[in-house]
Amino acid sequence: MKRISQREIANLLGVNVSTVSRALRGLEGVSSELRQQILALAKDKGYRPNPFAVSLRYDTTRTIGVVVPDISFNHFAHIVKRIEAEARKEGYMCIITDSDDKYETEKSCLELLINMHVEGVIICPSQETTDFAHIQRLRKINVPVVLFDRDADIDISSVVINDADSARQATKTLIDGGAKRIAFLGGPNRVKQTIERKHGYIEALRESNMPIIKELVKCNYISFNSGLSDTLELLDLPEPPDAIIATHGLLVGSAMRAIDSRGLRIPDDVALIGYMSDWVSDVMSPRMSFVKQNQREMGTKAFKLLFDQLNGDNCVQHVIVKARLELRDSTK
Amino acid sequence: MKRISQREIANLLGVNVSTVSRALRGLEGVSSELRQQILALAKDKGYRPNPFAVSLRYDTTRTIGVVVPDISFNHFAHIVKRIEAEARKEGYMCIITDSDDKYETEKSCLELLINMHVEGVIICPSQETTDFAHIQRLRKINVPVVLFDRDADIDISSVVINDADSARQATKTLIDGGAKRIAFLGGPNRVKQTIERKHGYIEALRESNMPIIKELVKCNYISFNSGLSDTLELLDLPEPPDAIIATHGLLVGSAMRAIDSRGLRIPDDVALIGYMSDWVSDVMSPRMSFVKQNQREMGTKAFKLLFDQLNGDNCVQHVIVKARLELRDSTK
DNA sequence: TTGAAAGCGCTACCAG
DNA sequence: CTGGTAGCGCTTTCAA
Repeated sequence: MKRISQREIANLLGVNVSTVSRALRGLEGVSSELRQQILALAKDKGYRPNPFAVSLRYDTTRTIGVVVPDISFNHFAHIVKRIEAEARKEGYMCIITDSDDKYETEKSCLELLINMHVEGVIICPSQETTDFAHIQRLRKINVPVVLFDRDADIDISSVVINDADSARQATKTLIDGGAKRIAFLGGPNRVKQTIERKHGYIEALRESNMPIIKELVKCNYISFNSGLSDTLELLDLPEPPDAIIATHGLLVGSAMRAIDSRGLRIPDDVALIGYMSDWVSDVMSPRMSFVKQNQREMGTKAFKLLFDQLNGDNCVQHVIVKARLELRDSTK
Repeated sequence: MKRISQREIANLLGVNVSTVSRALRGLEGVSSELRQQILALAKDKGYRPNPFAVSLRYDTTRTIGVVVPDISFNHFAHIVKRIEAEARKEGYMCIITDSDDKYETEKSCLELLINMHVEGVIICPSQETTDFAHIQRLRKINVPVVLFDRDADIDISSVVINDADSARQATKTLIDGGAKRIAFLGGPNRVKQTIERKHGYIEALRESNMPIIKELVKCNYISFNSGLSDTLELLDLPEPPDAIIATHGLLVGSAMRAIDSRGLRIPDDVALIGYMSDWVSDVMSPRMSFVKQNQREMGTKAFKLLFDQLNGDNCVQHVIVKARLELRDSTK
């Protein structure tokens, strides 16, 4: 029960491959009688074109690569789901790779994708990545690239949310709720996304003439555990914060857990707001106030930017998807 | 800046392609001097083998397909992440497709994967799927298949958890906590997984000589909304349940939300236990007692089963990954 | 309307 | 140790 090729069909019918090829693709130059025979036989034998032969011929693979820091993280999973759906709609398959948020793994993912001759790459750099040469190299060999979620200062199309402004708004909410000492729980300083969000936080403080207190700013590796210990450190300060903004879902969760473990209450003792998925907020108690990111749109836009490039539009575009505040019960 | 081929290298050096091929693959029969030259030039020009030429030659693609109901669902994302990592370790790339938990989409995903000539498929059928002919057809054309998470009564290798027994244990926990009227919130009855888990639930009731109350069993489409309305219906019964077992993360979340919205308390008014991810339980209040599924192991085993088949081991295996109870604060 | 042949990049086999 | 060549499945061009 092997797959059947055009040549085999041709032999079975005693005609030439090229005739079969024409018939199968609905081109001119085959008598409708013969065409029927060929089509019938092809269907009967379950003929499928061999995409590798086609790729070899045309140097086109109808395949794109996706590199994501952690597919098991809800935020990314939603974006990837969308990218995959949009790509499939246009007849592209996605090769999804997971960099585990590590620079070296990310490089090897790209390596593999290049070897697979993907036609383009959509990537969110790892939180370790500071050198983007491996990504820029793609452009040099004419592979279109789009960055998503985490931008970088390189000349490549990207889709991100309004990081600074959303953080500014979130911080402002805490201020409006009466917070006096607001802590910032973010990712590593090398990540532009962190810098932007911290910018927004500082901007909000400035606008309200509030001091920027260094010891209330924690920028470390993004993980549940580091979020936990950072928050505990904050709570153990002589003058602990009365509000926290956390820039990642994991950090929101760990902050909440830490606050809880100290017997403090949200939002009365410590208010909390952060960047996270809505369905998680839905099951938390209290329900978290959060920055709602439109992952569907990010995914759609990311693919669109790539698709444009695949179709020859080479201008670099930076798309910003507006995030909006969703206020629930963890802020006053 | 195009990719360079072996032929081009050969021409540049004035030697034959076959020599270049041998040198590049480290085979015997090339003077080390010439080999150095070839390797150096290849490196300099950034030579990459064209996988499509290789595939065409060997009829092997080093690619496997994955079909998942919903990648944005945490449980699946974790499994997929593991499958991808294991596959990459063995030099396989994954084409991940998302069926949206729909039968028709699932069929078209498989269609595309077959067209891509993936060497094998790892699939979790959609909750709509009752006819498995499209999956069995893969075996007929010699494409190895492995089912995961949701098994079916077909002769195909699979990895699932101990569905019945874990549900039995979870129900027993509720009984031990003093529950008298335990509701079962599950997926559609056509899904074997649901049947198994319901089996375990009923078994536990029987063992404790408790009646099986029909109106306390809700088996509908798995979604947050249907879980919400089902739970509300349960709570509105003349004799509402004092405990609920929910067989999916979404259902646990929606049950919790419903209980909360009626002003009832967990676990005092209604105890709750379910199948979910640990980090979500960590941020819920109260922290959920749950059936902990080892997604890492499921992913690893799923790939291993496929890998065995890819290497010619054709016997059908059914692997059961043991889930275990993790008791926290939503049960007594 | 149909057939023959070349070529995409690579490997394998047989010559020299 | 190196070169020549056929062929994987398909498309394309040219010839019949």
